[in-house]
Amino acid sequence: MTDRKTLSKVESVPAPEAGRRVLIKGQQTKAVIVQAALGLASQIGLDGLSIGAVAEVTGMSKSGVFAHFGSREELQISVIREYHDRFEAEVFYAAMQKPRGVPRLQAMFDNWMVQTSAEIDSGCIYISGAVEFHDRTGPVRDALASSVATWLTALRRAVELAQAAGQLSHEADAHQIAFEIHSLILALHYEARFLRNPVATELARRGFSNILARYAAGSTTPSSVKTGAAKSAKLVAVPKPRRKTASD
Amino acid sequence: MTDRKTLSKVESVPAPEAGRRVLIKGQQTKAVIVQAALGLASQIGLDGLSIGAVAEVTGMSKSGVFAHFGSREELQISVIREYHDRFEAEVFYAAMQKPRGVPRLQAMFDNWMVQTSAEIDSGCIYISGAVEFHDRTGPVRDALASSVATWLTALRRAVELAQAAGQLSHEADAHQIAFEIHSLILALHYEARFLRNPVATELARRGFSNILARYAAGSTTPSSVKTGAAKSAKLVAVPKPRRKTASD
DNA sequence: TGCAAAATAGAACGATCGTTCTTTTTTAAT
DNA sequence: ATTAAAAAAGAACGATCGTTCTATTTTGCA
Repeated sequence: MTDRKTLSKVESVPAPEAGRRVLIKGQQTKAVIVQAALGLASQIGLDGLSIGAVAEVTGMSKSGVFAHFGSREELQISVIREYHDRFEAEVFYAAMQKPRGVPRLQAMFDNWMVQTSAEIDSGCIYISGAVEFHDRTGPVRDALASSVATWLTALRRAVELAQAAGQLSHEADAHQIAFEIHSLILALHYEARFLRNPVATELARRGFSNILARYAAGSTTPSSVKTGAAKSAKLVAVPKPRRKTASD
Repeated sequence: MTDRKTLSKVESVPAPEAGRRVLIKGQQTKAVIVQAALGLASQIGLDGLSIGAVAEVTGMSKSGVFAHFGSREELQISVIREYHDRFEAEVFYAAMQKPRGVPRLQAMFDNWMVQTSAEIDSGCIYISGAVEFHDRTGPVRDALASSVATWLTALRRAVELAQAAGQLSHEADAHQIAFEIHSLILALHYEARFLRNPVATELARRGFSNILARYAAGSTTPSSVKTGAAKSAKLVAVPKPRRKTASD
C-alpha cells in the first residue's frame, strides 16, 4: 500500500457512507499535522523528523500527534505521499496541459525548476531522502523510491513523445536525455543550496537549453531548434524501437 | 583551521622536535579511529556518525575514542580531512600527471567515476554531507564546503586549461562545463545508489562524452584559441580569498 | 627498572527520542 | 441533554546520544 504511482487522490477520506459514527475532526487535524511535518521534513530531512518537533509546531502533545499515525514510519510515509501529490500537481499535471513534444518537456523542466528553486530555501525530500535511505530497506524507502521513479518515468515518457513527434532526434536513448535533465536539477540543488552558488539556476537553465539544442531533430549542430514536426532524417545510428506511448 | 584547500599533508604529526616527551602511540590509534570513522560516516553519514559506533568498531571505549578529539565535531572534521586527502590523491593528483587539456580533464573525470562507482556501495560524504549540513553553520559545514569547493575549482581550472590549449571551445563558460560535469556525477550517485539503476554508470560516461563532443573546439563555433594563460573571468561562487594554488 | 605523563577504560549525567499506558477532554449521533 | 466513541493530553519507560569525571593501564624516557 506504499504505492502512489499516478494520480489517485482517492482514499484520503474513508468515505462516510458505511460507518455509523463519522468524526471528521481527526482527518482535519491529521491533514494539518502532515502539512506541518512536510515543512519540517523538508528542512531537516525525513530522518530528522521527530514527533516531538511536529507536536511543538502544531501546538499538540507528542502522544496526540503519535495517535494519528501509530508509528513514526507511518508519519514519514504520509509526508512522502503529501509531497508526491503536491509535486504531481504542480510539476506534472501543470505541464500535461501543454501539447506533447518539446513544449510539454520544456514545461516539465520549467515547473521542476520553479519547484527546485523554491526548495533551495526549504529543502527537498526527494533529494535528502535519497541520501538518508540509501541502503536501508522498509516501507519508507519503498515509498520514496517508488514516488521518485514514477516521476522520472513520466519525464522519460515526455522525452519519448518529443522524439515520436520528430522534435527530438532518436540519436540518443530517451533514458540518456532524461538522465541528463535529472542531473541538472540535482546539481542545481547541490550547488545552490549547499555551496550557495548564486548562478546555479542560470547554469541549470543553460544546461537544459544545451540538451535541447544538442538533440534537436535534424540538426547536427546545436545552433537551432526545429519546432516543426519534420520527420527526422537520422544521420546517426540506432533507430530505437518504438514504444507503446500510453497516449496522454 | 578548518581550511584544507590544496595539498598540505603537513600538520598531521606535531613534529617531535621541541616536545620533550613524544608518545606516538596516540597518533597511531587516532589514525586508526579516523579511518574507521570515515568508513562509518560514508555509510551512515557524518551526522549519523556516533562515537559509540566508532568505539565499537575499533574495539575501544567511548571515552577512549572521545579523548582523541574532545568533541564530536572535531571527529567529524578529522573525517572530512581524511576524505579530502584521499580524494585529492586518487582523483586530483593522479590526473595531474596527464598533460594539460582534454587528456587531463578526461583523467579527472575517469578517476572521479572510479571513486564514485566505488561509493555506490560505500557512500560519499561530499554528497550525504551536503544534504545534512545544508542550512547549518559552524566548522563542520565550513570544512565540508571548503573541501568540495576546492575540488570544483580544480575541475573548472582543468576545463579552462583545455580551452586555453584550444581543445575545448570558448563558446561556453568554464563554469557551465564544470557544472554539467559535476551534475553527471551527482546523478550517477543518485540513480545508482538510491534507485539502483544498473545502467547509471554508462549514462554518466556517455553524458561526459556528449559534453566533450558538444564543446569540442572547432566543431560548432571554430573559435580558435588563445593559447596564452587565459585569464579566467570569474563570476562566481564561494567568495574565498585566493590561495597559493600550485599553478599546475 | 622507576615514574611521570599519556592513553584508555568505566561509570554516570542530562537530554532527546519513539513508544506505551492511563486519564481527561472533545466530538457528534441519539 | 445524554452518552459512548474518538481525540488529545500527560506521565513514564527504555534506549541512545555527547560529554564529564574519576580510576586504571600503558607508554617511553630517565
